[in-house]
Amino acid sequence: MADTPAGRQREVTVTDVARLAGVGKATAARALGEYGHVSEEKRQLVLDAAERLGYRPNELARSMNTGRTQTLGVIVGDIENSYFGNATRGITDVARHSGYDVILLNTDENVTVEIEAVRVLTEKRVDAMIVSPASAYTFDHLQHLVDTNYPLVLLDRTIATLSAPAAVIDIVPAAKEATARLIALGHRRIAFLSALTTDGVSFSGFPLGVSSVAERISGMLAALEEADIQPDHDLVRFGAVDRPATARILLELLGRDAPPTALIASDSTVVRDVLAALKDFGLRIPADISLVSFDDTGWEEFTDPPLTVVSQPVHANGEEAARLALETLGVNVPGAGSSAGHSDRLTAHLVKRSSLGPPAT
Amino acid sequence: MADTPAGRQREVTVTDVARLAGVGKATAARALGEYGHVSEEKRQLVLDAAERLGYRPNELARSMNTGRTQTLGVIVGDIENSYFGNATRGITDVARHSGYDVILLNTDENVTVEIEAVRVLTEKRVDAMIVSPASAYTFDHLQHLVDTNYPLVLLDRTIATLSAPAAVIDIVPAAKEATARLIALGHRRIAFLSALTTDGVSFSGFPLGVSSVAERISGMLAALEEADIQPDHDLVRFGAVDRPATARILLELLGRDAPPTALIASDSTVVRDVLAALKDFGLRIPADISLVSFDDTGWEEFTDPPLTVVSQPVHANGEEAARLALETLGVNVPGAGSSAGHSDRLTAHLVKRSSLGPPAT
DNA sequence: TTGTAAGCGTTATCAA
DNA sequence: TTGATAACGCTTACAA
Repeated sequence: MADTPAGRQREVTVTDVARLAGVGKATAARALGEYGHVSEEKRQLVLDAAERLGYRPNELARSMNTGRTQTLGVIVGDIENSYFGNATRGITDVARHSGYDVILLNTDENVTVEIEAVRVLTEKRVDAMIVSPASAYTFDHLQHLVDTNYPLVLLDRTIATLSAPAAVIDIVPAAKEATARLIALGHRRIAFLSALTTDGVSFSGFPLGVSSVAERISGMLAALEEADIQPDHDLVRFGAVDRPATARILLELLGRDAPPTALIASDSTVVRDVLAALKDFGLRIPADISLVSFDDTGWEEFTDPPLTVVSQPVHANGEEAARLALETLGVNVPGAGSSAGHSDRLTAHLVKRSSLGPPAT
Repeated sequence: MADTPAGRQREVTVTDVARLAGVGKATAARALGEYGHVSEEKRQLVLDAAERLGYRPNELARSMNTGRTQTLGVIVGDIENSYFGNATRGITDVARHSGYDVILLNTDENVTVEIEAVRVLTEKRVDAMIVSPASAYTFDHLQHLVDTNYPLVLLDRTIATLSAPAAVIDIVPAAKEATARLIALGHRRIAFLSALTTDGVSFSGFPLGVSSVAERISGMLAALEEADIQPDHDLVRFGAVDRPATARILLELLGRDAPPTALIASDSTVVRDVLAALKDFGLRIPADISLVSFDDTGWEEFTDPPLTVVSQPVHANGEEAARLALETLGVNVPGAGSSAGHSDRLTAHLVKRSSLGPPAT
């Protein structure tokens, strides 16, 4: 008895089933694959035989013929990050509902890794890719997908010059509102911290490497401008990748002649590092400094103090990404165009809690 | 020019490359697939041709022949849950390092969904499955995998009567220590809350449907016993699946004649719901009630008050799961057996913060 | 409706 | 070292 690599028994094939059922191979295949016409009589014969043999269709072989793998490739920065965790769940939910599975790849926001990831998924012949691009500058690999008509959907971020559908949340208004509140409280020097390790491209010129971060800053600037406050570009900082780095940045920022009186953290990971640093410094929120964050992981409500955040419908955005991908594939997606449908773009909103106060005097 | 379903251009195949390179198909295949022997001269010819045509190997076809998909199937409860997010990241890291990809499926701890997930992965012919079993009672589908020699690794939970390798963290000692501390502080009535929706099987008899939860309880009981405290089985509660449910359970618990003076939350999701409920009830931690939780998501340090938790090396456990799976496949895993190797089982440890205090009088 | 045979793009076999 | 040619397990013609 032949064995597969792992020592498993030879797989039961359509041929085996056909033989046992006493019908032709094609008939068995039709019955098992549920296509074409098969008389009810023979169908039962085949199904019974399949049952008895424990037949399991080989999707690989099926895919070779149909040209479709029923698989979506998803490339995110880091699945440990709650943003991507939630978005991915949204994707898998919608995908699974339509009979699609998901192959997941992390890039750690490294474009080189992303390029490799795209290659792998291409070779695995996923039907479509959903990627959260690490850079808006280096994207030949994505452009190539578009050029070759390979279904691609961007997640969380857009690339201006790349014509691919994107599932993005409109975050500018909420970012602006958050900043406006700070301004209303009397803040004039508001710092922005992101984990981005930019290629040195400052935010003033736009566009920034990651649109979702650019939008956060854009919202902030809009509020500043509306209040006739000259933005201090030096208060926008990147590289808050971990605790030490964030502490270093904050130390430098707070040591300035005119230190910021309020902080905006670009995401939930950054805000945690900020909380750690402020704690170390012995600074109280919001008495000594105000703090706003993006994303709502479910914990911000219980921190000391509860954090005011710009909350995004992340899960829904993941669903939207999957929907966009499946629609490109011509798959009829259940909930599409309906309630949670496209027409109205998803928007973020400000959740007011207790981390905002007037600037320390 | 023929088109694939999505309207993409016909794929470039080995045959195309061979023709352009002016060599036989087999030779081209050998050069491209990097197997067998090919003269350096022809190899270059082939590679150049491939480059010019933009050839991309079809892993599906490759898999059909080799019988290996270079893909791991991962079945978890919910990727949004930080535990599974971290574990999955550990898995993907190790897998990718060895050239393997990961197909991810969520079950929401529903066995029926899990059964279906296993079926799907079987048909996709993943080389191995890593599953976090939803139940230790219903596992015919897993038993079947074992019976047919299909590589299977359990994640986070074991099933006593199923002989499959498992990547689990030893959590009993830390759970016991946490409870012992509560006891030392004077607590006698300690409640345990889990999100499990048990099949009605109480914890007293053992084993419980999910071993990782059973171990938490087991550790707690051990401490109780060591202190000669008669455990009150009614203080162990399941079904804390969301905020309202958790609030309901707590309300009932706290309304007892002899209410618990300390709470142990089974995981990070439960503890958040507990925090919400206690906040609603106006109860202060630890003045009014003590609270311990399992898992450390990175937020417990910043809650009000900072939470004492039993922290687990989740990411490392995910890595271990992948390692076990790959080793079963005969893949040489880089970091195996070394520092992070098997010999010493991963263990949880207690992180002391400020949510424990003497019982309210 | 059924069966035969060809094809999907690789790898594996076996002479040459 | 090469190159035909046969698998791999399925779907898709094309006949019967």
